Amino acid sequence: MRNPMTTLKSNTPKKRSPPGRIKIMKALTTLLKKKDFHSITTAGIAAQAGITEGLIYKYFTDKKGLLYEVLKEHFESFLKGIEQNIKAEDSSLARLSIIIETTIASYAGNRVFARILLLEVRNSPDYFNCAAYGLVKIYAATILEIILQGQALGEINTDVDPHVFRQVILGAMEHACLGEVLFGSRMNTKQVSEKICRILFKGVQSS
Amino acid sequence: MRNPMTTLKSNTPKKRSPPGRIKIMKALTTLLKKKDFHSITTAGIAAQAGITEGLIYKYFTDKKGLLYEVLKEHFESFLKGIEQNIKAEDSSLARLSIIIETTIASYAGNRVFARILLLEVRNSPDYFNCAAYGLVKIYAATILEIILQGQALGEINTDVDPHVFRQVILGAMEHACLGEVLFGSRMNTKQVSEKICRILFKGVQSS
Amino acid sequence: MRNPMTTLKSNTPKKRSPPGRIKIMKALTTLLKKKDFHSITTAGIAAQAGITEGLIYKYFTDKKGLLYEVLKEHFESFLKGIEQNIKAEDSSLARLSIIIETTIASYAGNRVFARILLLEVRNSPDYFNCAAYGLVKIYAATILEIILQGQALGEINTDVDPHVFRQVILGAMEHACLGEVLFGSRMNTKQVSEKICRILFKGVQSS
Amino acid sequence: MRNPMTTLKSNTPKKRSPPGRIKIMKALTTLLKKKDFHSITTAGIAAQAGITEGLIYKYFTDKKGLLYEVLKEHFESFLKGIEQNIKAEDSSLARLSIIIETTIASYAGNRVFARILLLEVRNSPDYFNCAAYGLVKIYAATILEIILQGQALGEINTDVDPHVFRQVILGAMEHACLGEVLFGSRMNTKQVSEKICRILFKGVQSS
DNA sequence: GATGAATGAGTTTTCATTCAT
DNA sequence: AATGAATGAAAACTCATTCAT
Repeated sequence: MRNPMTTLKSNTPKKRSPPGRIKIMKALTTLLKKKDFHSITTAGIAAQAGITEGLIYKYFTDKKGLLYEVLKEHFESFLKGIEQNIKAEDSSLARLSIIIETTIASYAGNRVFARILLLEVRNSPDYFNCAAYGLVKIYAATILEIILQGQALGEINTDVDPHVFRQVILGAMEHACLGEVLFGSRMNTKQVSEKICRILFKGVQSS
Repeated sequence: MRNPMTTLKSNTPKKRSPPGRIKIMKALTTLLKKKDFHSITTAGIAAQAGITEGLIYKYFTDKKGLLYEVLKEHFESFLKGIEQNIKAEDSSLARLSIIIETTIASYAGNRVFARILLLEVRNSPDYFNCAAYGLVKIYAATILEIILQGQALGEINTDVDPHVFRQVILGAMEHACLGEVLFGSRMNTKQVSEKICRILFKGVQSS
Repeated sequence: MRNPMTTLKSNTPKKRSPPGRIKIMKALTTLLKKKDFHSITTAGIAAQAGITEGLIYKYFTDKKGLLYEVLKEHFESFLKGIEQNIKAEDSSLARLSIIIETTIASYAGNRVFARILLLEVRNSPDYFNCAAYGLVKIYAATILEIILQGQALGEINTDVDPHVFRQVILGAMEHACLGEVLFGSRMNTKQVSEKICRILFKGVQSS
Repeated sequence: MRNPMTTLKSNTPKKRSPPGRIKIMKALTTLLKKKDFHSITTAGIAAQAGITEGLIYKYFTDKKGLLYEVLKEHFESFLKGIEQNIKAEDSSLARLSIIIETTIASYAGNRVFARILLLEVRNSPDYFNCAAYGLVKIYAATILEIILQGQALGEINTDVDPHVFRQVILGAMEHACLGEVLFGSRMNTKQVSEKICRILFKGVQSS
């Protein structure tokens, strides 16, 4: 069984970006810290970036295309972080723990990233065709992979539906972070992650 | 311990709405089945309702205000359904099962409602001040209440953090329904609910 | 030479107004203390009056018609005040003094009246056909009358153009009151009136 | 004692305006000759200017903002005219005569300008914060300055209140022009100015 | 690599006014 | 004498996007 994330490297050709392009992406990132995407205007982006509106369309197909590009960049470094962390572990539950903790920490440490992913992009149908969503699929596939491994190795109960389990994991993490994104409330990411794992792994029912 | 939902009744004095108002709300509900809120125009609403655009602003402060009002109505009947269903049960886990199943069935059977709640409104800050969100809070409070009761009665392990558990429940449900909302895929709600409960109650770790 | 204001009485049939009508006029008066006419809506008037928008059109042809009616009422009592005051005086300059003082005091003591007259109505061509403007003409005619009398009696220099003199008087008074209307600043009406008369009667040039 | 109008020059750096901006301002000026500001629509302005409505909002914050800008331009050239004319004179009464005559001639020769100033803008509170009103204040300050100089030099009686005198001047001029603005009646500006000066300088009282 | 000028379609919103009851 | 429901026409403003230079 191969880790879906090993495909990653080939996806990242990395030509040096022209300065204007970088400024624009940074500007959107900055603005997303304060406002939601919809109330950010191209004029606003241009002003923040110190360039003209026209230039945005030199580097990006679209306002949304720009968003996806920003998201992709964030997601790439996010995935890289996860990839490195789970290499060390060998039990599948330990790997899931790592993924959960890393994900929550990423969301918490990068509110823009979380906001885009959890609130902004899901509305638009074309998001699901963009490069960033491709990375999300890799991420999700990785989780499923680990679950299946866990069941194969007898670490995870086989009467658990792996897809539903994945959904529970994803949902739990997202919801845990929603408060941060929406209200700016702070949480102890390590603690919350552990509490989630406690519930998911051992269940809540007293024996 | 009182059920937070008992406050509900007093909130609903319901003066007879004028016909135009009703038409407008129905029109929006209808339109939301086809398009997302943002691409629905007041002109479209008026046309669908068979009234004039101006009338919308007689009865609602805003296009958004209208949305919140529609949402509130949906949520009210949704809450009422839950309230009745959980009355019959006495164990707290059984109650949670009921809530999970009813919620998922509601989301699935009422994609409009789900789409609004999961995707549309969270973006706007003023949603969190609207009446509909008030009901969401009641709903969330009810879940927390049940969890605490479960711990008090020894049905739920006391080393489980009740707030995190609630988040896991909410997240799991939402994520389970996201596929339906986003891609229109169908699921067996009863089965999915049971699988979720299986995971949350007993955990995934093989003993 | 007749005083043009003696025509006044016949203009005022004074049927007892129905309560709704009175409420509406009071409401507009109240609102004019805070906002300018243009930003006052019929909805706002109805709300303030505690009646429904429809009723306004039972008693007044128009939103503007209502304004003119309010103005007329104010103007009638204003004219009555002047009429009484000037009776006592016999020199024409004394009469002009009285008119100036009374007018300024009226403006100052009734900002709504001043606001309507100096700012609101002049914009609309149909104002010059309304009953209130008829009263304004009476008022202006009275001033001219007095000036002519003054010249006939040798009290006012005959090389003074009576029409221009009237304009100077009207303009001086209006401008003196504009500050009050626009900025809400207070002034000593008696003193200002005297200063104006001092200038108009004796001139500014040092001899 | 410095002339307040000398500040003027530094206020006018005048970067070359883009053609669209110029067209828009010209268009409004043209339209104001026929209609009052309130019944001029942005659509009308755009049509007249041969540009699109949107462009108006690129260059001006607002429809009102545009009006104030137009007003400012008119006022600037008006002030410049006065400035030059009064340089030649040395007696303060002569200077006031010049100002009165130039002002009345300006109003009469430029009904748009007069209409805006005397009728349109005074209603809106934000006018008093705009650049155009700043120029009005300079103009008013200039008049006061001259009066004070006149008193210092013994040309104007010191028992005349300078502020009230200024108000009388301003009011007299405005009222004299009101007829033109409101009814389109023509007057002999030179003659009227002289008559006003006659009254203000020598008084009306026969000696 | 970047600018500046301009577009144009669309959208919400505002309000005076009417009329049946 | 008054209400409540509804109208309709216009009007201001927004913004992503294009393109010549």
